[in-house]
Amino acid sequence: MSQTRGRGRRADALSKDVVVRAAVDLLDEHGERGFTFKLLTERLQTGAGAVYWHVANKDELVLLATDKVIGDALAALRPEPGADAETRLRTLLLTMYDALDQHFWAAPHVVAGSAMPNAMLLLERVGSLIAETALPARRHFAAATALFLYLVGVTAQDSAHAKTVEPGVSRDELLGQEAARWAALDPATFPFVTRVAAELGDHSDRDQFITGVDLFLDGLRAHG
Amino acid sequence: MSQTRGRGRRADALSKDVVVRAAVDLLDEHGERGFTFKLLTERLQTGAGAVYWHVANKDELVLLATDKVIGDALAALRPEPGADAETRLRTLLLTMYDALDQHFWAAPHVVAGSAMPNAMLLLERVGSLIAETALPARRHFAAATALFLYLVGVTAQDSAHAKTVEPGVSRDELLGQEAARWAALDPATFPFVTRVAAELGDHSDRDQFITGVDLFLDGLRAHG
DNA sequence: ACCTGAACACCGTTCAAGT
DNA sequence: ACCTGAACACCGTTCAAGT
Repeated sequence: MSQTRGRGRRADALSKDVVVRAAVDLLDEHGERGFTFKLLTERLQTGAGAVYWHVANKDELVLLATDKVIGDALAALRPEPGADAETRLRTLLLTMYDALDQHFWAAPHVVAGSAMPNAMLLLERVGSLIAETALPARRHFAAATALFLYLVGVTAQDSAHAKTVEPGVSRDELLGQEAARWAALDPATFPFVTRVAAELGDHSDRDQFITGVDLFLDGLRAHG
Repeated sequence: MSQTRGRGRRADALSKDVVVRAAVDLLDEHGERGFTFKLLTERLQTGAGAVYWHVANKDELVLLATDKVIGDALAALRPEPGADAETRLRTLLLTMYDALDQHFWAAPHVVAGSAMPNAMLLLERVGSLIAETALPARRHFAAATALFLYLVGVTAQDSAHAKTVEPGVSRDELLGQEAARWAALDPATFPFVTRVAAELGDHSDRDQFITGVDLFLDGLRAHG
């Protein structure tokens, strides 16, 4: 994998890809806040200047790392022969949900723009599958971007939650505490929230995400 | 408004609310990146320690500022006598969309948790309106949170776009450039994106948001 | 072309001291 | 209780110098 081209170069030559891969790992380990150039140069056994030779700055590096996460998830997707468009759309969205859930720092940076080729490819897939639907063509753009935004928005929200979790406290514990706080609110001003507080306790973000997608797909079908 | 209690105190006494208000203004002016304690203490004519007396740290301050934005938008809402639940739901969501669009730094920080009382109140309103719908009660929780997440997610995405805009370049210009880049992609690998590129050029984020909401509401009705 | 590492400017936070 | 402002630790970025 590591090629030694040139003489004064290090044996395991640095490259944009090596830098980005290290960034993804460190972001996974320390989050966006804890991800520093100090950590990065230590892991890569190099100086700050070396990193800046391969990427413009930290912002670009995080962007590249985000796009890589999406690219890897897309590459891992297995085809589903015989499945209809809606089924494949659900699989695609769930796969991306899991990837963005795992790399919890990434979602807020996902933008469907030419600066992120893999995010672009993701929008393309969503759009193609929407186009296979019975939905009239003039609604394809709005439907595809809405679903794309829903995916990214929900995962970004979930990751905001994940950031709050202190080490030592489990996610379920925290949800339980929050549910208790909801239940303890004044039912006069919070009739709805107090009523559904219990559902928050034993709810799964992932299931909730699918439910939202299904409601959306129902809406599309109703437009048939 | 400004009370002089105590002797050694400044005439225009600091308070949590004054600090948060100044934070909102500075965040509007400089974005989250440009918002520093140096700027804040200059505007408030005080030292860093004074701010830390009223808020725990910068994170809490941004959170308080975010919740204030939501609170102000909720307070500005006018009742719509005679309108049905769906209409009022759309009004509510659009009002919040506009508020989060104006304060472009806020959306990524919105979380429906007890730490953000006004965000909590927003979820309550969404949920109450959903509950007025014909939707069966067991779906209320999922539907309300999905809509809430869609609102926050979309506005967070839009704000990510807004951050990219360099001063001097208008938003329409930038959209046009991006649309051109979409159109220039290889139609073989990007059949969908190249096809809808033109729609990106003359699309409105706000209209697209409503379209998404409507598709969602259609889904709810289909479940009747 | 690619890498090193010291130097710079800046930023969030703390804290001893004041009223 | 509330405020001041200097001091500290840290961080992203630059750059002259090396191969």
